Parts: sequence; structure tokens; C-alpha cells
Amino acid sequence: MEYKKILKRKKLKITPKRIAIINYFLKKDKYATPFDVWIYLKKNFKKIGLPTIYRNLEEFEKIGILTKIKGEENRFYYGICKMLNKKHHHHIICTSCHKISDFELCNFEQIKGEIEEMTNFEIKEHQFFLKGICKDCKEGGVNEKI
Amino acid sequence: MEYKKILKRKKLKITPKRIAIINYFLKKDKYATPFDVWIYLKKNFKKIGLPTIYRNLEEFEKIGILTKIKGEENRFYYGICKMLNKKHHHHIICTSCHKISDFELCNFEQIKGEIEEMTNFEIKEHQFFLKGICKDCKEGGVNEKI
DNA sequence: ATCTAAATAGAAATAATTTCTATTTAGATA
DNA sequence: TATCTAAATAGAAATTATTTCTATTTAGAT
Ligand SMILES: [Zn+2]
Ligand SMILES: [Zn+2]
Ligand SMILES: [Zn+2]
Ligand SMILES: [Zn+2]
Repeated sequence: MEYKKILKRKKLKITPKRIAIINYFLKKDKYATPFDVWIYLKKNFKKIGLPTIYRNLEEFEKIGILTKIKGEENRFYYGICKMLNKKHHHHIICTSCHKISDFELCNFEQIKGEIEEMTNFEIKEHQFFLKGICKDCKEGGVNEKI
Repeated sequence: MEYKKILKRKKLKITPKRIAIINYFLKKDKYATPFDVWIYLKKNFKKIGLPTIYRNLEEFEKIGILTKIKGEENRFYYGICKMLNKKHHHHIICTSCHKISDFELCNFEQIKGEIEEMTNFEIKEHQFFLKGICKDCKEGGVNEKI
């Protein structure tokens, strides 16, 4: 598990629950709410609190293991980030099955300067937020869930 | 008020509160939570409910008058969209004063196809999410609030 | 095997958002 | 201008998401 290395590097202890959370996202490969994660983990950990989930998801986002996104309703979702290398990249979400993929191609730098001039802002950070339909869903694929 | 026209076109009634909400955002020119809006409108409308604010902000987002964004904490913010024409555009937010500006320059189409190939997604929608520092803040400008 | 700081459980508080019903009102129409 | 109706609102309450707190447990260092 490459993710363990990251936890170590970031001085986070490797607990069974943390591993389970990461595995959940790896297996599911789709975005999920803290509540979703909780419901699932409860199968294997009779005693697990929702605050534990919230705390860990937040930490995982900080260290780049997860990305946090605004779902269609007023809730936040998390999805796993497969690009553990530090490289610049963005994510795309399937509006049908909520799968998340990442990609590195980015041409934002080309227009950054011009936008800065036009808006009088100094740009510090950019994110692409892409939505689409994944191949599986396009082909009417089954929507296997965890 | 160009915004009135939009309300009419969208069959929304023009009520004093709706006008006040739009004016609030126009004058403030920064993003705000429903709660912020409520506190402000209460000055002029002794009787105004928070649900009214929520309802209207949501409607305004639907018709393109406002944009909804995820703030630094777990809350949603709204900012006014000055580009009432239907043209494709994006927004940039000042992390210091929360001002929102819009701009039309976008080169995403150039890489869209390649991303679709690489990810096997059919891209339906893209948003840029930019953060930066506005000119006023860079110059240590006063942070006049409404 | 022992120790300590970090992680967790569990309960409770807080805060955001939505729902519901009775009342009011914008704007259409006569 | 007066009347009417669907849309908008108030106000209270419910629901849901998220955070905080304290006592207890545990990972990993020694
Ligand atoms: Zn899909
Ligand atoms: Zn980029
Ligand atoms: Zn600013
Ligand atoms: Zn664009």
C-alpha cells in the first residue's frame, strides 16, 4: 500500500480504521460522503464514531490522499486521488456513477497571465472542475457499488 | 436594473426583498453566506425569514444571477455574476477580501478532446475555480465592507 | 514490556439547511 | 382601479451535517 508510506511520511499513525477508509475508497473508486464511509466501516468495526470519519477524511484531504468536492445537494463528498506523486493534475467526475478520475493535461498556464491582466487579480491557485460521463456509464454498464 | 429583466424573463416576481438581495450583492461585490444576507436585509425588513433567503439564493443561482461556491469552511457562499449575457465565462475569487470577478478567456476546448481520450470520459461541463489576490488587497487597500 | 502522544468512542452541542402551514402580495385581468 | 390567483413569504419546527469535548484506547517509539 503506497498510501501507508504517505501516512508515515506525514507522521500519521497507521490504524486499522485509516487503512479501512483508504481501502473503501480504493475499492469503490467513487466519491462518497462521510456518512457513506461510516455506514460501510461499521460492518467491520462495530464501534466506530462518525467524528472519526470526519477527522480522518479531513486529514486525508490535507495530505492529498482525498479530494473534497461539492456534490449536487448541499453536502461534501470525498474521492480518492490516485496521483500520489506531487504532479499537477485535475479530476473529473462521472455525473452518473460518481466515479472520479484524474489526469495531468493542463493548459491553464497559457492563459493565466492574460487573465491576471484583465481581472487585476494575482492568481494563486486554479482548479478545473469537470463533469462528464464515464465509459462504463456511456455503454450502459452496470453500476457496481461497493 | 438589468436584473429585473432577467427575473421577468424567468417568470419570477419582482419583490422588494428580491431586489434588496440583488442590491446587496451588487453593492458588496463579494461573496456571502445566506446568513450574511439575512443579517443585512433584516435592517430594512423587520420581518424576513432565513428560509426566504435560502429559497431566493437558490433560485438566483438557477437562473444565473448568482454563483455558488464552497468557502474555506464547510459552508456555501454566493457571489453575484456580472456577466448576464449567456457567454461562457468563469470566476475568480480573492482569498483576502472575497471579491468575485468574472472573465471570458478560456482555452479549455483546446485540450478537452485529449482529456476525453485519456480518461475515457465524455466531458459535459467544465468550471475553472480560481483563487487569487485582487489588486486592492495587494496594495494593502482598505477592506470596505457593506 | 513500557511509555506517551496521537487516535478514538460516545455523547452532546452547534450550526446549516429544509420543510410545513397559514398568511401576504405581485402582477395579471376585468 | 378593483378583484383575483398563483407565487412568495413568515414563522416555527424538523432535519441533517458537522464539530466539540472528555475519558479511554492504541500505535509505534524506546
Ligand atoms: Zn460513470
Ligand atoms: Zn491545472
Ligand atoms: Zn481582495
Ligand atoms: Zn471555460
